[in-house]
Amino acid sequence: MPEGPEVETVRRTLLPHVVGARLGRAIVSRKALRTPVTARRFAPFDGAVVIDVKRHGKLMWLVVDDERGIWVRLGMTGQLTVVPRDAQRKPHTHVRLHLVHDNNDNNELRYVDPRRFGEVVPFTSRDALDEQRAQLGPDGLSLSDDDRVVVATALRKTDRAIKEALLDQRVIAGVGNIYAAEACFVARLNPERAGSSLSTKQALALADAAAAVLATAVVHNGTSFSNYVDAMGRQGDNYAHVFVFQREGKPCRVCARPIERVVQGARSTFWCRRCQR
DNA sequence: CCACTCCTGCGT
DNA sequence: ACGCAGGAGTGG
Repeated sequence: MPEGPEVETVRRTLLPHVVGARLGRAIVSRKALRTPVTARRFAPFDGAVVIDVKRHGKLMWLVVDDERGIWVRLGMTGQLTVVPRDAQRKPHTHVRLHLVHDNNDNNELRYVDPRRFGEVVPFTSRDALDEQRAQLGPDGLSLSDDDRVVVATALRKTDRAIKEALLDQRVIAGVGNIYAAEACFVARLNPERAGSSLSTKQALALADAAAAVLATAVVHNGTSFSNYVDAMGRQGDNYAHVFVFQREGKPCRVCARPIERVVQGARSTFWCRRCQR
């Protein structure tokens, strides 16, 4: 489900409920996530206080101290929500973590993931987290002036189609299938163009377009078309604002020509033949 | 590079 | 029954 904006929305909505909370017992009902998880691995966190929630691309982590925390990747269908402890469990609830606040000990953090492409990973060394982050390029939701040049340079260095290059988390972290297509539209570039065919100016424009579509999506609390929800279980409304994603046959919002669908790397890309060159 | 894999659910 | 799905890794 979730790309950078959805993960960021989960992070923000999670923050007030977990920062300052003490973690209690972990209950793991299904260990076969992308990385197998056991209740035993949560043992070092029993009684620990969460001090922050951070994010880089689609990777999010609860911070306990300089060395320890719990990272979460939502995969395609992961949901991380805070619910009353006595709330009915949805199907595919794999991990539950008790949250003990000074004045409210009735909530728990739940990880739900039907397809189990995601993971919840307790870590006890900063190196383990840094190793994960080392696989990621600059975070698309916090691109500095230097970062946008780094992204543009990476785009120009590959012969792959620009839309596929945008999906590569080493190029820019947090862009997924929705926003890769949206970024190509905003930059007015044909998604099948080779990265190496872009001028420096076009590559920078594409990096900026990616940053812009991600930022706009955060304003709308993410894109929900099937099962993405924030930490409170609420859907996002960015789906109403997309230019091309899943709009095959519908009129381009700029020129009214029907949006087309092509398959790139076994994934759908939506685009406007007139607006994008 | 590409095809294929993990897994479940939904719409046609 | 089949194709498709917002992610990401592997092996050829």
